[in-house]
This record gives sequence, structure tokens and C-alpha cells, in this order.
Amino acid sequence: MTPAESRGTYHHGALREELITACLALIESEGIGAVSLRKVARQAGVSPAAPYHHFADRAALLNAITARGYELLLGEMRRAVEAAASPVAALGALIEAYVRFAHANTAYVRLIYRPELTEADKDPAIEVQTQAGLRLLADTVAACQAAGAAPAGDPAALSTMVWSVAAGLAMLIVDGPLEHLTAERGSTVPELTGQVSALVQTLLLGYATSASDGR
Amino acid sequence: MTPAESRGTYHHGALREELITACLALIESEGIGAVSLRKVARQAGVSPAAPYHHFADRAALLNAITARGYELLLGEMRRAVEAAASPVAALGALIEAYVRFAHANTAYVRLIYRPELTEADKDPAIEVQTQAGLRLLADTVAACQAAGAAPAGDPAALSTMVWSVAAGLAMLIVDGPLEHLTAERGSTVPELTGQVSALVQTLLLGYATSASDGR
DNA sequence: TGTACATCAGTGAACGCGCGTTCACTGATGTAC
DNA sequence: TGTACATCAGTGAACGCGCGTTCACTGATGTAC
Repeated sequence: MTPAESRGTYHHGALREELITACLALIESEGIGAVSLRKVARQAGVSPAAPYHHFADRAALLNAITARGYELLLGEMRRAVEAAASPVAALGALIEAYVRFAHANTAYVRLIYRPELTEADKDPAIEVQTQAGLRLLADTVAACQAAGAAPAGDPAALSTMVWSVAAGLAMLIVDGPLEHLTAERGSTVPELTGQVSALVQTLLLGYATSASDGR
Repeated sequence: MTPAESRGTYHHGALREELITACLALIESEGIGAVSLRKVARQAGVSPAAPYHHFADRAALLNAITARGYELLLGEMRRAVEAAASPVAALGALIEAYVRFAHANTAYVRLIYRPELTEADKDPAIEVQTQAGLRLLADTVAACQAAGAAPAGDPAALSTMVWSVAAGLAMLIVDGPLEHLTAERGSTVPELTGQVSALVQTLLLGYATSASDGR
């Protein structure tokens, strides 16, 4: 049975979307190392040449997925910050939103963490998303400083720390051994994520307390 | 000119070592996406079949490099902890050692961060190293708790936070945009690393201060 | 409403390529006597 | 010290494979009249 036969119609209708879905499914089921345009086409039930009507080449497909991943992630982060009751809570919420997204969307994140597969630096859509993400982080950190809940002066250290915690935790979950380790300890990834976020907030609040005493 | 001719002798003498070196050089110069056994052999000035006298297959070579990477990294971490003046300083030193190693040895770390290329979970030597690393971290965190410089109870949150900061910062430097961003701001990676480590220590000490006041 | 025709989005065969790995081989080295 | 021979560590040709991409094609869809 040819692809068209199994599909029931010659034209697909929404192939672009389905290629993205198929690629994510492939990453999820066979791992990031298994990604190829031919496999994606096969998974979508379409001939190897079909994707070229929707994407210039392999990198273009992977770029499009990466851009969407960033877009979804940024949406989660924005929502998390808006819902937070204080600047410090917002910083914690940022971490939790990032890691929760990664845990629920491992395929997106695995792709994002493989810059050799994409041309993210040449894609303006991706560039815009990462800039917006960094601005959101910087604003939140600045709000913490304004509230006295972070050392004044150069905000780079705290920004970088928070970014690193979120990205590192996500990586350890998505590509590393943390999911397995957590399960061994009878815990879960969301629980651990919450604990780490809470710890960061506790430490910042502890700093604010000790600093306001003039020590 | 055949490989043997350019080398001047038929036997190489230390091919195993040179394959490792060549692979690291390849990752450094062409990126992790360019790694193939044939290229490594070419870089080492040897025929494509030669590596099979030293490694069972491609994964075995990459595993050996990964194991060595972990070994070197663990050595740095141990030295850093031993030289530290206090448990909190040791935790900071752990972060700095990890990130400094990553920055100075990007090829090792890029490989370590691509689990799809290795079979790290099946390699006992690698398993031993990661277990030892986790134990070193857990011991240092426990010492902080004993010193009242970290919330008592489950140490998992602080361990995970520190691990995430180190791994995340390393990733952002080695595979991500942080090196570039830092340079734009007129700073350097070692400087930023020091700042992040200092911030973590400041926050822990601030916590200790506020906690000892019974707040 | 029906027809001609342009355009769109598929097909499937083919291309050249680099890859991992195997094989029979051979030159160099080490050892026994 | 010299020689026979086993072993080691290379060579280079070959294999089959899956890949990204191109091409001429064709079926389906949409539009003008």
C-alpha cells in the first residue's frame, strides 16, 4: 500500500503540521539520535520528497520545531511570572515553568539542546524568542533587587544562576539520569522541581532578611 | 602518500591514545556533529580499519573518552573540595571546578552531554565515576547542613540545585550562547562563573545568618 | 453548472555520499632456541 | 648472535546501508469564463 492509499487521499491536507508532530514523536520514541528527514516522512506516511514542499531542507524543519518550542516555553514562563505574588515568587515560578515544560515536552527540549542539528543562530524567529526570554528573566531579577531580595549591583550573577538552574535541571531530567534517580528515591520530578524552586526562594528571602539587618 | 609513509613507520606505537586525542580535536574544531570513526582515523593519520584493533566499535571509543572526561572532572572537583576552607566554600568550589573544567575542555563536555552517542549507562567505569561525583556532592551538602548553612532535612533540593547550576552553566557555555553573551558585556566566563559561585555562597551564608536568629 | 487550465502538493525512482564495519593481507616486533 | 616463527597492529578494498536531496511526473484542487 502506498502512502496515498493508506491515507485515503492523494493530498495530505496538513502535512506541514504533521511533519512537526511526527518529528517530535520520533524524538520521543527513538531518541534524538534517530532523527532523519526520511524517517519523519515515513512516520507521517508520506514519500521522502514530500517534506520539501514545506521545508527548504532538514535544518528548516528542525528550526521550525525549535522556534515553536521556544514559543511555547516562553508562553509558560510569562504566565508563571504574571501569576506570581512577589518578585521572588516570580523567580521561583520561572524555574518551575521552565522545568515543567521540559519534563512535559522532552522532545522539544532535546532538540533545543542540540544546536548542531539546527541553525538557531541564523533564524530570526528563534533569536526573538530567546531575547524575549532573557528580558523576562532580567526584569524579574531587577524586581527582586528592587525589593531588596537580591544583592544590588550587577544582576548578571543572579540571572545566570537562575538560568543555569532551570536549564541544568531540565537537561538532567531530559537527557540525564535525574528522572531515574528521583524515582529510585521514591520521589517525582515535579516534586523535586518544586523543592529546588522553593530552596532558591528560601535562600533569597534569607538573604533579604540578613541584609536588612545590615550584616 | 599513504598514512604509514607520512608517519614514517608502519606501526603507530600509541594509536589508542592518539585516536582519543584526534577525536577531541575533531569535536573542538568541527563540532560534535562531525564526529565519525572514519574522520577520527583520518585525523590520526591511519586507515579506517585501524581503530578496530583498539576499540570494539565507535561507541567504545566514545565511551572511553567519556570515562576519561569524568575521571579528569572528578579529580578537579576533589581537589577543589579539599582546598576549601569551609563547607559552603567547598560547595562554591565544586561549582567553579565543574564549570572551569567544562570551559577548558569543551570537547569532553560536549561528548558527555550527548548520551545518544555513547552507552554510558552500560559502562561500569563511567557508572563508578558518576556515583563518586554524586557522593562527593552529597557529602559536601551534608557538611553544609551540619554547619547550619543549609536547610536541614532532605538534602536532595540543595544537591540538585548545585548540580543543576554547575551542569547548566557548563552547558550554556559549551553548547549555548553564554560565552558570546558574556563577551558582549565585556566580561569573561571565568569571571561570571566566580560571580555565580560567590552568589550561591552568599545566599547560603545569608540563610545561615537569618536561620540562626530563629526566623 | 460545466469546462479549460493553472497551480499546488503529492509520488517514486534515482543520484552521490559518507558512514560503520569486515576481510584477507602484510609489515614490524618480540620470543624461543 | 642468528634464525624461525608467532603475534601484533597496521593496510586498503569492499560490503551494505541510510541519508539528504533532486527530478520528472501526476493526481487533486481552485479559478476564470
